[in-house]
Amino acid sequence: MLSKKSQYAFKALTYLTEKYGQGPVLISEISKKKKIPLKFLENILLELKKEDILDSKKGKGGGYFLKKDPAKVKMATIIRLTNGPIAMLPCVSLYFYERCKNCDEKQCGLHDLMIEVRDATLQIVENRTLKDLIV
Amino acid sequence: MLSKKSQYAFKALTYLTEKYGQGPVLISEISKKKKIPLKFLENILLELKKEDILDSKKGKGGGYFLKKDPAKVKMATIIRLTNGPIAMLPCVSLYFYERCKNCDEKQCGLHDLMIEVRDATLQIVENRTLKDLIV
DNA sequence: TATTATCCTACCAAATTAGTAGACTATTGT
DNA sequence: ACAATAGTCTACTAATTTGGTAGGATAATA
Repeated sequence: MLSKKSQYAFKALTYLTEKYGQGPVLISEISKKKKIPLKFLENILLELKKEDILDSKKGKGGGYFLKKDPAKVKMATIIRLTNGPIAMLPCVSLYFYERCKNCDEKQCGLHDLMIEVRDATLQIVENRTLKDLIV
Repeated sequence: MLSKKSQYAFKALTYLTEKYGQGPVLISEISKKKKIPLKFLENILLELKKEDILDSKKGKGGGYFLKKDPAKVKMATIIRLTNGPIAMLPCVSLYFYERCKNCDEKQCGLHDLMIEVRDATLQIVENRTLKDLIV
């Protein structure tokens, strides 16, 4: 399951996608409209800025906005940044790989099955973007 | 990601699948062969017994064994019992559904996408069984 | 009735998650 | 220049989940 942080991130990004091209949006506005705790949201947006997804402006007329065209931001990227691995096991993760101890990957049935699951998921989330979140 | 508990469960079930039809297997044997902390494994196996996946015998010659043919035990069932929801959001979970607050499911792009992901995963884990774990 | 082995209740420590506090810094309008 | 605005940053805290452990109770067998 996606963490609250990740779910909040998606809500905020959806809002910013709707407002794309209309200038900066206040954290407080996103917080109110999407019912996300203000200070928690601050942290999340700041992190997404550091990860190059968002950009911001300070002072009057400031706020947050998407750094790139929402059609160019993959769902997979956001899941990884806000929630971590997409795969169900460390030993089948592409971006967070860890070898499993006491288990030969070459002859582990679970390994093979979890690769299948991973790929089925990636097929979707690598081919959808923020743009696909708005109706 | 699957929890340690869930990963241990799969290792133990793989072992019991290999030994299927050969009588009870000691917890201590599974623990040693699969390198799983003994007392933790006890809890896991006991839970799987209560969930009707395993059965056991006490006393000399006792141990644990699969209650049903491994070809009849779906991967999806084990994931749900040992790790919880398969879906990425409570509002798209079939077995652990929770309505999301402040969000109309009818017009939530994330909702629709997460249903797709869920179904792609289910397509695999509902159609594979413990039998498919052995080489 | 001793031995074997699971069953059960309860506990514990570490890690993660979810959220808060408050001071600091940069920008803008007057 | 300076007040107001709005993001930045460090640090903390509380609650929950995870990953175990301890030790006695119970049941089956020999």
